[in-house]
Amino acid sequence: MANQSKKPDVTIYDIAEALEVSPSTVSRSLKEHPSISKKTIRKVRNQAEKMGYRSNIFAQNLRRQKTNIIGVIVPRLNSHFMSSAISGMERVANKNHYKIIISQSHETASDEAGSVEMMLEQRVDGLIVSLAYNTEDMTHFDTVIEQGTPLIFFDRVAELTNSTNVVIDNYQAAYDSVSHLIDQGCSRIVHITGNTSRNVYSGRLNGYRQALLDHELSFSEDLVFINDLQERDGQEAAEKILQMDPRPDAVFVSNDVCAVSCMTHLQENGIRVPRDIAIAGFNNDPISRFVKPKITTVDYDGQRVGEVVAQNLINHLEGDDHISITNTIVLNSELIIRASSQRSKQTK
Amino acid sequence: MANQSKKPDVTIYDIAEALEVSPSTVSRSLKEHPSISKKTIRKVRNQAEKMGYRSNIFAQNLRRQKTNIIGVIVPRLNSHFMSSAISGMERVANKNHYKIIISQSHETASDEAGSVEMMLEQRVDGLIVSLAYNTEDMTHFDTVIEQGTPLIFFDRVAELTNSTNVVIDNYQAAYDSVSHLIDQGCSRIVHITGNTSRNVYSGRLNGYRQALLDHELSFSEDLVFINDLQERDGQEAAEKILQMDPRPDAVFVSNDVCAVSCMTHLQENGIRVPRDIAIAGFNNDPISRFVKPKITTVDYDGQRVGEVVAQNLINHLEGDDHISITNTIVLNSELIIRASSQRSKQTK
DNA sequence: TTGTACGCGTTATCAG
DNA sequence: CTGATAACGCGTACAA
Repeated sequence: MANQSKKPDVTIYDIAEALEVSPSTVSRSLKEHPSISKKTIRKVRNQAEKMGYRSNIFAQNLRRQKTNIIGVIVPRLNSHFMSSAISGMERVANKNHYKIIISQSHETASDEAGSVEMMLEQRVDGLIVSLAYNTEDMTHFDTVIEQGTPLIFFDRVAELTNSTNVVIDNYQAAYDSVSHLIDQGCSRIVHITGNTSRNVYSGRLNGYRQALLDHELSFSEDLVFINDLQERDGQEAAEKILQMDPRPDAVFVSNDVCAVSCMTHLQENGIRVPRDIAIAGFNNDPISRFVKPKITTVDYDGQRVGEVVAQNLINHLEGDDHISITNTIVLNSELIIRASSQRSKQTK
Repeated sequence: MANQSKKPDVTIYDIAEALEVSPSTVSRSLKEHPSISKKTIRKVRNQAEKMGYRSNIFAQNLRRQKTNIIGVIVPRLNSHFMSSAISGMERVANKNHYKIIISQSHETASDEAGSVEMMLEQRVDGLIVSLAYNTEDMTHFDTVIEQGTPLIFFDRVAELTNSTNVVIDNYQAAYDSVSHLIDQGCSRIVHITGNTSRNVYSGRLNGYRQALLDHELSFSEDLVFINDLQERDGQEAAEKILQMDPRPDAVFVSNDVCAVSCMTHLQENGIRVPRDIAIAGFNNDPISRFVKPKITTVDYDGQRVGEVVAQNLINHLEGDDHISITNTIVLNSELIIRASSQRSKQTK
């Protein structure tokens, strides 16, 4: 039946009554307050156990003005990077007795604003955010800041005062990838990436451009494809590439799913990888290791990012450190060279 | 600085004072109670807006004995199936003004028990669980049931009274897969699967066995590999297969990641797929489409499972239906035949 | 239509 | 070492 009623909860008053002591004594015993005798503590705990007592967390929250809940807002959950990041956060949070409450912005600014509002209503102790694809206006974070709720961005970050960013050096990672491709003899390199309002994509685009310039190759807008980096976008990009003349000899893609999809489609049309076109992706998604050839990528460890973000926020909340909340933390990322980009040197 | 203080929150008392009305009037106005004049309602809402009022959710929870929070406990977050399932739950929950709080059991029974305890402390309105790999003892769910908190399992379910299960027909799915392999001329079929204490794996094992028997092939324990279905397990299984004599001519694996890893390793050792060995996986993970050959699999749509689970729980919570909580919901799954198992018929 | 007063379960303060 | 009491912010019976 739908309307089975919940059992009424046991409170500290019930325990107090059963033991003929005061509620305060019970409260203190339960948290091992130093000024309570071991004997009383034991007695109370036993009774609590016996009666199936469970502390009421709202009442606690109400009194302490703290929830031990961390809010997490991400564009979408089901990418390898994001689910790993969340896994990392959950791990650290759990270890520190924090809970995690999750919301997706579905890559849209309006849902993101709604999620922020919801998180504030939940009175989360802190907020972790990775921005939606098209968020331009950042005013929905104003209340968070004004209100004094610590705010940390990761991956797709905002440049706000009073918030911390956790990122990798996207510029350098892209620079290294593209330089590697050039080293392999590639000179006409397509770059597939996302909305350049997002730091991650603008950073990579800049790295791409600078690597070209530093190697005396010219930069052309025509070789830069901006899309959503989804599976279908990789296919469409492949179509475009097949029709280009002269044909590019390398593709540097901002994520592995799109890179793999693009590569597969090229191969289905007779292109040999890496001989005709070399491929490099981004993220070190497991998928990059299972395709043939395996694709060169940038190791961007979501689990670790998540752990660092969560630990940082918690340190801040616990006042364990004196690090300002206005800060940027840059994690390492590493170029992983695999077969998709390795070929015998050619004369240019 | 770490100790920047949060702004004190605006309460209904503050609004009441500013407007010179009583707190109850404010409370009622805010929720459009019918017995309040439109004028007052407008006045109050404006003032609330102006003062940046935000209802205190603990106080509400404390009064209403309800949190609008759904607890979700899963073995791990970072598999495609799980993150999709959670994405689906989040979507439905959000639409119905529920929040989702997530915890991982990391595939161990003890963490699972801890998570359950944590969820009860949070006073979640309902609990969604997919069991850890090795959970045998189910007593940590007793309190949940006694307490009257609705409990729904999905994928890896428990056979408890007073809880709902959302599953697919694992037996039938496996039966169909294996029958297909047999149709393709395979007769010596290895099955790689997980702990058969879990319904999903025992169901698939039974389907595998029955398909063999129904096609007059013998069942042998030697062809069944039980492991954790991770990437490395696929490799190890491949090693074993390479050393078997006579060599199997097909492998039916209980998940795609393991299937792909096994196939790749076989290929690296000169086995041709599907000619020498046919492969079938499970889940329709994106990875199954990107490898070569693409692998035959069972479409098991995590997003949809998540949506159904969450919707069901919410219906129950809202009393919108009269469906008993003791129930099993079986969703469709579909065999997807791809190149990894398709070969010209051979004489047996 | 609005106001009063109390309780939800805890914890902190102050007194003994 | 222990007890009484007052909040925390909101909702709701009951009164007016």
